[in-house]
Amino acid sequence: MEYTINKLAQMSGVTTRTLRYYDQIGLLTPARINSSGYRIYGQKEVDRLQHILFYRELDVSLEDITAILNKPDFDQTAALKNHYNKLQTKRARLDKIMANVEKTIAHKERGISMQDNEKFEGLKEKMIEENEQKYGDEIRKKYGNETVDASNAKLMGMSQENYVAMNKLGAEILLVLKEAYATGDPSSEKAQELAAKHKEWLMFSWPSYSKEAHAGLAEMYMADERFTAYYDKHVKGGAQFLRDAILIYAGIK
Amino acid sequence: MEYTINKLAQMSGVTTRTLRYYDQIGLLTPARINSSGYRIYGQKEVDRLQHILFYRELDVSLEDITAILNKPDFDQTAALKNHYNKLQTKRARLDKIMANVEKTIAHKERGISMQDNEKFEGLKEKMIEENEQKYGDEIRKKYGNETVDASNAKLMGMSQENYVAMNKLGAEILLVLKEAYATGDPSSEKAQELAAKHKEWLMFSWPSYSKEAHAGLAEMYMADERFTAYYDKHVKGGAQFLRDAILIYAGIK
DNA sequence: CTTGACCTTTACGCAGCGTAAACGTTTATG
DNA sequence: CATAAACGTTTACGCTGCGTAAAGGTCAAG
Repeated sequence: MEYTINKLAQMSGVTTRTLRYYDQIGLLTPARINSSGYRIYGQKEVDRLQHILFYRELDVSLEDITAILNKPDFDQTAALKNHYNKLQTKRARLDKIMANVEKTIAHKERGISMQDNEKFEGLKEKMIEENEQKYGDEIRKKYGNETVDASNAKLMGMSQENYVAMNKLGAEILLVLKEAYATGDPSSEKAQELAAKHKEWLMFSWPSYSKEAHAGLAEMYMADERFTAYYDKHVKGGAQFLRDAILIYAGIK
Repeated sequence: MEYTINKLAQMSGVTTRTLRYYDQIGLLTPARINSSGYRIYGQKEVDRLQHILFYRELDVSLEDITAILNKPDFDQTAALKNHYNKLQTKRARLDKIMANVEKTIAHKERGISMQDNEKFEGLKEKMIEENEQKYGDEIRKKYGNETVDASNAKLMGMSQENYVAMNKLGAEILLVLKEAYATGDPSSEKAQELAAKHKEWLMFSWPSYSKEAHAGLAEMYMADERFTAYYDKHVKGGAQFLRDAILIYAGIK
């Protein structure tokens, strides 16, 4: 049995363009070309096309199909396994993306004032990203994944008012830090007010409060020069003073 | 703060080509162009790029991103939901594909001699396909879906030895048919040997044997000119003779 | 003044075809 | 038997989202 390009196309459900393309890339060449230049396909080509379409269904690239069909069976199996791994990766990525889209939708649906929202979103996202990038590993090690994820979720779900309030409190802390530092005593009233405010600030993003976690964070402040730089920039020796105040506030040491 | 294209690229982790492309398609145009023709980006552009990359992470097309970023928030939510649906479809497709790849691997792993295997595979697949296409409906009507599916499964799982044996037996049947036909008697010893061999042949692909099914198939042979053509090609009147022999063998009539 | 780092535009390439356009061949019909 | 319709051919641009030259202008440093 011999088939012209249209017949084969109809039989197999592909377009003639596809067949010509497969010819062009050498994936499926006709059995012969007749005197008018027509492509003539035979049974062998029909069979090969079946295989091509089979692999194509599996999302294998035409290049890989070409390679596969020219190799013995065990190589085909290996190729399929390889391909399966790729598919797994792809699906894992898809899953992650979908989870993110879900989160974003949920987050957008909760009312957040439209106006100026774009910037706000950007800020929050950037904040979480930066947090995650800089301290993610350390914090995760120390407090576990759930704590961190919950923290991020809380941040993402935060209303704009809260966000503004949080930033305001952050600025306030710096002011109080200055005053408290002037007393020179981490157990002074001002210093304890400082620690209390810091706790409040923390609770904007932390899912729950515990003295241990608070104290742990305070220790981290000192171990991490990025933190010390931040506080010391405003008040020389501020980071250490803040830590001491928190440790006392938390009842540790 | 103003950024040249390279600065922005480094900040955001994309290439300058990407930024130029985004400019080209109008997704992210620079704040201004300086006297030397350089692209200069400002804070607004940085923010917008953040958003672009965010959506890009979610696998949204650049065209859609352009549209989304020019619309108010509730439209963005709708767009995201729409996008989510697309992702779901994509994942469902992926799952199906993966299941198929798995099946194919499992199927290939069951020992099938490497050599000449491609043809073998092709044959089996084609056989089932053809069977299904030609007789699927009729057989399904007559014996139910389970019988047919089981038959196909048995065929697909068949070892090459069995397949070869089956073909050999098929050829043998034609020979015996000739001899038996010469006796002129469907109840003759040779004719009953013929029917017995046909039963054996049948059992290669049928999940279980029953006299009724066998007799039914024999009747179908006569009703279907494709069958009669096949047997008559080798022995004139062979199809009818085979049917009669089977009917007697099966104890019908 | 030159070197090198940085900027520009233009344009081809990738996968897998869809979709003309412009033209030759075969088959059906008036 | 002429002509139209159906079928065949090649060539080539288009789609996405950039990567990767190529060919050239601009700017700060040595």
